[in-house]
Amino acid sequence: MRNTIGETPDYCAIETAMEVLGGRWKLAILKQLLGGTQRFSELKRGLPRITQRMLTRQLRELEADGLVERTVYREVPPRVEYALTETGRSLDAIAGLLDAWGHWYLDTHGRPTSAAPAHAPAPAGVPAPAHAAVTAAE
Amino acid sequence: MRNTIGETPDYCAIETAMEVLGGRWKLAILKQLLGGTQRFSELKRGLPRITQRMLTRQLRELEADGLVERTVYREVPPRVEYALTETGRSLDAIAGLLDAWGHWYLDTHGRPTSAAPAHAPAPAGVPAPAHAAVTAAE
DNA sequence: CAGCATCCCGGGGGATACTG
DNA sequence: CAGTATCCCCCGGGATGCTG
Repeated sequence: MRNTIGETPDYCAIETAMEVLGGRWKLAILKQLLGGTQRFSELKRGLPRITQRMLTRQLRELEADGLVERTVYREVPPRVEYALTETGRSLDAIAGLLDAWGHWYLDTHGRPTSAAPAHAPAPAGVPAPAHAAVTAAE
Repeated sequence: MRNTIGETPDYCAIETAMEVLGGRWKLAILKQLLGGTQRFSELKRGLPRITQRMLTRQLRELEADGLVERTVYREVPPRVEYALTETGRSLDAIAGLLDAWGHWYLDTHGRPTSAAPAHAPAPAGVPAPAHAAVTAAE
């Protein structure tokens, strides 16, 4: 299709970037693959908290968006290798920066307050900041 | 807390970054604010496709995560200004890169195929690519 | 080994209407 | 002007189980 409508100039290409890179795992997978071609199980090992299903799905989307290339070796024990395409590799710098930023953020701010990790059940005792502290001014 | 458990080192800080920056609008808003302090309506104008609700919510989350500062001027016509914090400004480079990348991606690949924009209901007639084109190899 | 299939859930995200 | 308040829908994401 590629924008049949003619309008919707997207205003801000960041939205497009987020469409491609959105989701919790895309960039993490990308970063993994920056280390070189890897097969499914290697990726899985590198991202212990992702489920197979999610890994598969995200990989497929990344493939559809032209960021990774999937190569199937039809052997007796099936082997599938994933590699970054040129497009995928073009995210090298960005992934590095985001990773560094994430580290730094964790250091200086701790875990983000807004998005509760859901599966990190909150140690019971942290009373939730209640962001009500409005910065009033005149 | 800062990781009381000792384990769960997050493996990849990118996940953290995505928790903070995830969501369709966060970075777009950030980028808007990189232009300087703006009030609600200005932001809204700069991001025509976002709804008030979303703008409010995302701004609140960004505030909670320490990326933007919200200043309320209690005047007769209420005025609220949003500005980036230091932390928010630290994303300058990343936002720029992502924006540039988004532009480039749109140019070279067109709209991302994976994430259907949901509210662009697919013109009915496009039979879904069926990504079956597996890159086989021996 | 590398995956689909299935079931399930929460919340992200949108539209619209109302308010201080 | 700058929000809340509702309602609603979809899909990201997880768990588990089965197969070529």
